[in-house]
Amino acid sequence: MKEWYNPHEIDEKWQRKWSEARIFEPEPDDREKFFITIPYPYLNGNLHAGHTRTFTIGDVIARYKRMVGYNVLFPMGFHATGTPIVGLAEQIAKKDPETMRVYNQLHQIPLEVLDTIQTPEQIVEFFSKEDEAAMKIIGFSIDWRRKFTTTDPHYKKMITWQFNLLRSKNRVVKGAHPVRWCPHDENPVEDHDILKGEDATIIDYTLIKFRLGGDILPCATLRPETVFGVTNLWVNPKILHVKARVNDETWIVSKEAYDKLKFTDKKVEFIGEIDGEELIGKKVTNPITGSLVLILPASFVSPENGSGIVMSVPAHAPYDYLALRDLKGADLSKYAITEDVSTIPLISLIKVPEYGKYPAVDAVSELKVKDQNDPKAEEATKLVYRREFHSGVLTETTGKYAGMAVSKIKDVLTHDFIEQGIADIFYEFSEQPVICRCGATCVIKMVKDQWFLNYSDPSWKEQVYECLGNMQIIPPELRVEFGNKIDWLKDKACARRKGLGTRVPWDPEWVIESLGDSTIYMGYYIVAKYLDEFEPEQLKAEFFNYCFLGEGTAQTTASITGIDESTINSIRQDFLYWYPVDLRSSGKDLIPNHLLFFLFHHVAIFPKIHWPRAIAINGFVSLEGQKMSKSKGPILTLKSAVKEYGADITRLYILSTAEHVQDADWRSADIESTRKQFERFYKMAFDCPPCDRNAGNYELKFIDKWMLSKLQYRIKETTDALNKMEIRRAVQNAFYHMMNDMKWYERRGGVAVKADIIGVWIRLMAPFTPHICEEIHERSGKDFISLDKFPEANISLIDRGAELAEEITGNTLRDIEEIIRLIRIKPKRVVLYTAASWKKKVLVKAIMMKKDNVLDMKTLMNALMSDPLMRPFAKEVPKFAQKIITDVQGMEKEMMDSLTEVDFDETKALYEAVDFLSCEIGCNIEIYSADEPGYDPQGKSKHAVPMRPAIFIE
RNA sequence: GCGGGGAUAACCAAGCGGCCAAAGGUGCAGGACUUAAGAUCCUGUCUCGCAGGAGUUCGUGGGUUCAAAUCCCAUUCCCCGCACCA
Repeated sequence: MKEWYNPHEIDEKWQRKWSEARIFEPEPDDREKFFITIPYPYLNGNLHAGHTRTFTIGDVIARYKRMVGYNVLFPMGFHATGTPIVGLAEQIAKKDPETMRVYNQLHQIPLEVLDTIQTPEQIVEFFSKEDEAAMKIIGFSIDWRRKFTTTDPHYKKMITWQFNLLRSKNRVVKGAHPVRWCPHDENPVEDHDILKGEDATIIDYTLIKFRLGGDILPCATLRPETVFGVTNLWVNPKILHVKARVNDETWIVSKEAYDKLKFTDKKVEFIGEIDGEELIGKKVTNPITGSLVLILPASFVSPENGSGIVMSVPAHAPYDYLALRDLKGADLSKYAITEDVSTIPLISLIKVPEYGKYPAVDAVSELKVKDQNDPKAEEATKLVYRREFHSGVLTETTGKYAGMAVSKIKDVLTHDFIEQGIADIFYEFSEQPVICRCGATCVIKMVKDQWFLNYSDPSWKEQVYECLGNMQIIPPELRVEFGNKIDWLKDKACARRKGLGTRVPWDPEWVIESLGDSTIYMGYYIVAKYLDEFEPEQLKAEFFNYCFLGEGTAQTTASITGIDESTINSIRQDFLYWYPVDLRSSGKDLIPNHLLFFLFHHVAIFPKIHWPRAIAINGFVSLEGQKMSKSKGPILTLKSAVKEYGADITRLYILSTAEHVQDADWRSADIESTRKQFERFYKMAFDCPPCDRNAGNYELKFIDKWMLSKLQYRIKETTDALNKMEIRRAVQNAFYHMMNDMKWYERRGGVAVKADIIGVWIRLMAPFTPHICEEIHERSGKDFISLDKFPEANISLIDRGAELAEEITGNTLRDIEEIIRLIRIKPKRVVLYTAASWKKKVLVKAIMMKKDNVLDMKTLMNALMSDPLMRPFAKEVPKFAQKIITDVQGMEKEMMDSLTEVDFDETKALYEAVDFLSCEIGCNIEIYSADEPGYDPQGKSKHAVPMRPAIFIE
């Protein structure tokens, strides 16, 4: 160990030693195992501060578990499947200026190196090396024998097996799904392809098929239940409509709607045009209720929205009510309408507490909406919708659906209506228009014959809920979020046309989508160690069936695959030992996708004993308050951080700045101060080599006992925090609080137990900053600290008397200083008076009563005054007792215990600290008990209370 | 809109019924050390106070309680996700 801290030298030395000694390459043994995984990084760039946080948290847990006696497996792989790497290769190959800038400046890759990575394969190769190197220089305790990349042929064999298996379990089905589509490019558009309308989502309307003779007038609605309250339809007389053949029906819709229909999975054929005017006055049949309703004119009907034909539900839709009211007295004779439309009766179908029978009417009068063109009409609509959705219940008007909550009805009705052939689904953007980069307006297209994972299957979800119920979620607040997301998850397309990956085994034109192929790979880490013992082709289904699921026997598997039977046996044994995953630790962005799929696939494939046990989540990292961006900057790479500060400081800092899901902010001013603190730690250890003597063997002062006692608390807190994965709290205790304790100890002149403390302290710190701890530990001549035992709190070293002594010393010092500051004199003489012994009795009595829950003034006084020894102080007792009662009411339990259970002599404690105090204050200090005050010219001694001596200064 | 998280002193960030004027850090100010700078150490940092005290604070407005930063209700604002993309 050198006098000055040189992180790089130390880092490199210990990383080399760990690697040479292969201490992080575990094999099954008789210890309990702990299998921790972190989602492998995607290989389209260098690891950055965000990875640094997530991965370091994982490494701390791995190291901690190892030190408390587990056999820890912490493996790592690389993710390469999907489209981004292919896209990146194209950009680099054509030297796209923006890409070159980002990768050269932000990812810090020299231009000449960029020249050598122009194909996806080269990129994968390059970044997997870079990432591995980065994880090594920061000292992660990873078993590198098990690394792999998701494009490896062996890995693909596992994916093939997985998907065949899922298909055989009916978890992969064929279907169609709507995508944002550019008609010009004839391609689906992704977020970054969109010029305008990025926030638009795809909304599914229910299309209700009203009948007009042999034709169909479809009305799009988000509230299919309102079909029970339809009084008429609305058509805008000014817009052009189209009659078209849709599958085997004839539909009439707006021209715009017709254009959209052409992109759906329906067969659409143009028949002719129809003016809106022509439709008005006709009567259509409500397909659900069978009633005949009139088509009326309305200006608010937009051809852009839905089908361009609107069903009118005036009882619940303000627009409909207003439009109907606006027609009052209007001359509709040109549409051959003779009846008085204002007498059309409203039909109520939802009961909601906030409103009467006709919520739309109430809302319109509440907001004083003038007519259908009044902007407040929109507001009224939203209000009614929100209230009805949340607290509305269907009435008898809806027949068998009566009594159901509005919020639950949509899917039920849509499903029922479609089954009856009277409804359909129509997709629409939530915002319009959506414009592609090429300038064309996007539409929604149904992609047909797509392969789906049917995550929406209730029986599948049921199993996932069960799995979640038995898992630990860290932090626990997020459990509800997981539940919500499981509920929300729909079927997911799992095959793509483009990108790297494994082909769909039964339909090789498709590539398995990259989130689906990274769901159960944790099991593959176990196989990955054996890769040089067989060829990819040998990894037949039987291999995985046996090794992962225990189906068949090693012998048959060996004969089918041609792999050595002993190898197969080892893999199966390894699997049984290591699986399941004990902890998966990840950033919060992966909750609604990867982590969810991780659970779904596990429950689908593995028996319950191999379902995951815990998931931990952490937040993001920003830089100086700015959000990091891989593609725009700012970005801080792991490599550059370690280069600047060394592994340990980088680790300590990234861990200490935020807890759990909180986002961390990387600030250079703060990490600089971490560096200083850390150098202080190094120096402290350098000046006083660690040792492990038995602390009880020699005479200890209060301050030594205090330090030992404090250490036990720090150990306890650190351990507790680590068990809950509250890493920040763990670091606070293991490092910062320990540092402050040590500073106080040194200031108080403590030396006796310093070396012992450091010996323990470095073990407490080893999971966080392993390199420096190894370096310090080396002086004790023992083996790796990484394999040493994590400290355990020794209850017998907790010394409440010593703590009280330090507390009174600290309090007294602070009080003296405050008085000096206030009266602004240079003290020549300070006299302390500890509280009279009768006061201590009052306090103890009060605490006892508090513990028995009988503390009040009257009972306390009775008890006190029955004691003859109290009599002499009868005059002072009541006032003091009053004060003590308030103090005791707010006292924490530990303090009460200490004060009543510990035989503590204040005067003795102060005597032991007297040199320290007089040195701090700069004058002589005398100590008396208020029982025999000695020198007390101002009668201060009577102010003394327990734990708070009276002070006289002159 | 839906769902999740959040709002604490100059800043970051703990606390989540009594120990709270509120941990820790940063910044700032003063002091010690030093020829000086740096580093280090100490002290202070809501307001008032020439004896260790008092007063007003934890987004905003109500409420529960002997007691609220902490619990309940309402409200405002901020961040994230809402998919076929890793």
